[in-house]
Amino acid sequence: MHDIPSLDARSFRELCADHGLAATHQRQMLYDVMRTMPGHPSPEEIYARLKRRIPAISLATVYKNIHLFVERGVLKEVSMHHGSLRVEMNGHPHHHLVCSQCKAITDIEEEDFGMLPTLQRLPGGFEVDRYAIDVIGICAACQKAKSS
Amino acid sequence: MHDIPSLDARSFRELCADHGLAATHQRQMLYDVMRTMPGHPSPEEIYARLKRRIPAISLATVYKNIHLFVERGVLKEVSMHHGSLRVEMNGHPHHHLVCSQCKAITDIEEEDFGMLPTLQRLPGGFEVDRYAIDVIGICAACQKAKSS
DNA sequence: ATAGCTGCAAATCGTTTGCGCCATG
DNA sequence: CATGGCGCAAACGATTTGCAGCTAT
Repeated sequence: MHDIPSLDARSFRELCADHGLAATHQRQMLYDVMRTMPGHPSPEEIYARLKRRIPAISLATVYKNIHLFVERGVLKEVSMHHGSLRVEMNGHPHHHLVCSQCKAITDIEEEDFGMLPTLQRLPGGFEVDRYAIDVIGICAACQKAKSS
Repeated sequence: MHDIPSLDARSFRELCADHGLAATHQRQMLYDVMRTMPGHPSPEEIYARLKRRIPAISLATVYKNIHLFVERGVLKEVSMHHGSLRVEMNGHPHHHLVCSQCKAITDIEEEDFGMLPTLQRLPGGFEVDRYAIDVIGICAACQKAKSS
């Protein structure tokens, strides 16, 4: 129930220990597959690749472990906006405050930023339309809830 | 098949005309409900509220019209990250380039920004953890595809 | 030993689609 | 009166859950 080293098994074992996770074969392979896939693959894409190493693996295991890794701080989500469709009517330039606990979104006017980002170098041929800034943190309500 | 003014019917009619849309009762009520709901409600939440005004309305109509409004530029989506779950391992501080056409995500290192945003005022009690900047535009590949 | 993990299949959630009828331009 | 919009129900894709057996600590 082990072989295909390819990633330092010792350090993976430590990583799991540090985060209170059992160092299972499927977790190591999942981690390794994610480490070596370029870009930001979807769970399905990760699953497809992983299946080549562990044919019996289940998609549910992939989801469960990705979430576990996120909860334990091994990975982070690319975006806080992954649930359902949200739109806005607010016409003037603004950005968002996002609560990482309850996912609530609040608008912040662009004037409330003292400074706006400016990109120096960017990958050839990308034509910038606009910037969207998410200020991520914990909202007042969730802090209150936590300290109870 | 009309009454409950509550929003200036005349200006809604113009809005629709400007965007090449038929000014239907359900569209006006949808628009009005979205205008008057605080925050960034989900389609389901909008539907629930709308149902109080038009009991026979269907959720499919809500979705169809929200998409139509977005396509025609009446509304915009809060985030480009609405598909499936994406995570990252990239440990050092970075942000994202997002193609609004093909939705591809590319990392940009934080050093590639000449200037980072700084928030002056923020709603009481929000504890900031980090900033996530999305640079939205059209990637090289999609531009090439467009000009073909 | 035992708490935690796995694979499977079924369930669920958010969203989309096909279609016959109806309202708007 | 012709198009486009509506409501309905079925279809779908992504994700979650319950459970019985297996595994890491």
